[in-house]
Amino acid sequence: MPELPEVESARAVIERAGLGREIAGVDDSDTYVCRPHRPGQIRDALVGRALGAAHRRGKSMWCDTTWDGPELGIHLGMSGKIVIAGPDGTEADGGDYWEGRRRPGDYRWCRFALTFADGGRLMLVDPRRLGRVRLDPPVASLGPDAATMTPAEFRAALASGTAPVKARLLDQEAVAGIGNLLADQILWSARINPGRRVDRLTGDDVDRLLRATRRAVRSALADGGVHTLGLNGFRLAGARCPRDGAPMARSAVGGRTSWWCSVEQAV
DNA sequence: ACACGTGTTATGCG
DNA sequence: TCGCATAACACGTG
Repeated sequence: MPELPEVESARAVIERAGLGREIAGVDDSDTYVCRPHRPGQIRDALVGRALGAAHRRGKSMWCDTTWDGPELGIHLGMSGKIVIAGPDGTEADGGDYWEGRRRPGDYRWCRFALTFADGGRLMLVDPRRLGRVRLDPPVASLGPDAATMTPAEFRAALASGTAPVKARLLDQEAVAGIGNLLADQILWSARINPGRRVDRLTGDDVDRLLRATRRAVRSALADGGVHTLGLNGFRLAGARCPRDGAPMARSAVGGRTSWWCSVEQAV
C-alpha cells in the first residue's frame, strides 16, 4: 500500500514504459474512481494524445499530455497499483508491495485503463477503489515533497498550531508523502511520542525529526518501499522495541493506528 | 461474522 | 474562517 516510495516506483514505471505511446482508448467507466468526471469525459480529452513527462509530489502523480492536452492525475489511494502491459501482454509494474496478491494477467481489479494504439495498456489496478484518476488534479495545495523538501520547509511545517506531531506529519498540505507507516518509523527513529503536540517540540526534536524523515524516505526509496523500514514487523500485538526490548505501545493518533516504544518514546 | 486497514475528504465543533 | 477531530468512503483479508 503506497506511500511516497511506492508512488515514486509507479511514477518511474510510467516514465519508463508509458510515455509517447498514442492513446487509442480509455476506460473511465468507474465513476467513483474517476469522480467528478462523467463517463467518457477523460476518454474524450485523451484519445489521440500521448503521455508526456510523469511528475510526482508526495503521493500524487500526474502526466502531461501532448498537443497541449490536460494533465492526467493518478492517486493510488490505499490499494492502487500501476500496471503497464506491452503489445504482447508483457507486464511492467510499479513495485512489489502487493507481495504476490496479484498474478500477472489478473485484471479483476482494473479500475481505469488507457489502451495504446500499439495494443498495450496502462492500468490502475485497485481492489478497494480508493484510488483516483482525474484531469488537471489540484496539487497546488500540497506541501513540499518529503523527499526533496528543504530544512526550512520542514521546520515551517511544524512551526504553528497545536496538533499532535504525527497528525501534522500525515497532513499532506504540511508535508507531502508521509503515510502511517513512514510516520511511525520517523517518530520511532527520532524517539518522539506520536501524540506530542507540535508546539511542545524543542528545536532539537525538530532537528531529529528532519534527519529521521530524510533517512526513512531515502532508505525506503532505495530499498523499494516502506515495508523495508526498520519498524516493519514490530507494529504487532506483543511486539517489543527492536532497540531496547521494551513493549511497543499502540493507540490511535491522528485517526490512525500508531505504534511506539513505550520507554524511548514515552510522553 | 466481524474487525481491520500503508489514504483522502466531507462534516462538525469550538 | 481557522485548526483540529472524527466519520465516511469501498472492499478485500485474516
